[in-house]
Amino acid sequence: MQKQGEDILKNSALSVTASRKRILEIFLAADNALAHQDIETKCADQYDRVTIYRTLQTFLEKGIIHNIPSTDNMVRYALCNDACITTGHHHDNHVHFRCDQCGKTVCLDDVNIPPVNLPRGYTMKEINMVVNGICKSCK
Amino acid sequence: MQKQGEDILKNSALSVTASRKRILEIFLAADNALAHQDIETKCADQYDRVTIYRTLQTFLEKGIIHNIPSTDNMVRYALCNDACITTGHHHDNHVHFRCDQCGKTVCLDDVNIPPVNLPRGYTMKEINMVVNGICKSCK
DNA sequence: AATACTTTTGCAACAAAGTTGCATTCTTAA
DNA sequence: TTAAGAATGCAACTTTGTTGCAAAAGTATT
Repeated sequence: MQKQGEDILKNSALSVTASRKRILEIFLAADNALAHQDIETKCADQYDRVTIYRTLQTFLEKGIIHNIPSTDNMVRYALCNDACITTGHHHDNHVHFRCDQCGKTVCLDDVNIPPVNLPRGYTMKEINMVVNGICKSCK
Repeated sequence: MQKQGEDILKNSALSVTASRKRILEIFLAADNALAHQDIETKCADQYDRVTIYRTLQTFLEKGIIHNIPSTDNMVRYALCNDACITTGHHHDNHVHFRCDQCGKTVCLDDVNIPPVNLPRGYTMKEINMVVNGICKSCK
């Protein structure tokens, strides 16, 4: 379990550094998506703000995490599931849920995004679905 | 046509001011969703930055515009269609499309968001769907 | 049309978020 | 173990968003 983070980094051909391992641990321990700020409050004393920005950027590029759009100017990040990581090319197909009560954003891995028909001339590369409401914990 | 902006303001019980009319005009003239920044570059010389923030906030609350989530920390806004405005309570049901080439975000008013089944215990209040790809102009 | 009242605006000051360049430190691979 | 390359921390800066308050503009009433 300890080594899970290291494995992820090695699989993505990234050097294994303390900050990267720590940030991965934070994601592995989290049950919800995290904004930059969430990560900062958890380890700003250990690592520089800039390092966190750059690490998240790197993880995104490598497909280790994916980002979840929002209407509140707070992009959140979550670990990609295995399929996601191994294929390298990222293609999220699950719905994201944001609870209006507790504010947590979670990946509903079991809920697939239904197919959509775009008008003629439009080509789809990526699709994102975010649902707001009340989660099962707050209900 | 000139008066369209005024009508919208009056229907929403808002006082008619120059900046509000101007910002509405910008939206009416735009064929795509606008970020705060877009609006600022179009009229920062005439109106204060703070006024633009507050105006967008007011328009959102009154349901004149709706916001479109994004993964780039740039929430965009678009005019609501008539149904939206008249019902007062906002409920967007169309898909948004962001073109990777030209960067424009548009409302696909004719494409409805397909129904989704959430797991037990989750209640849906709002739903957002954003598709990325190549738009018909860039194709 | 003038008034009193309310709302909106602009300014200033600030807080928070994000970026960049560069010197230092850490990783990796030979 | 060491040389080369990559990542980090720091400092300085830019951009984005917020708040309080006085001045200006809008609204409703007479």
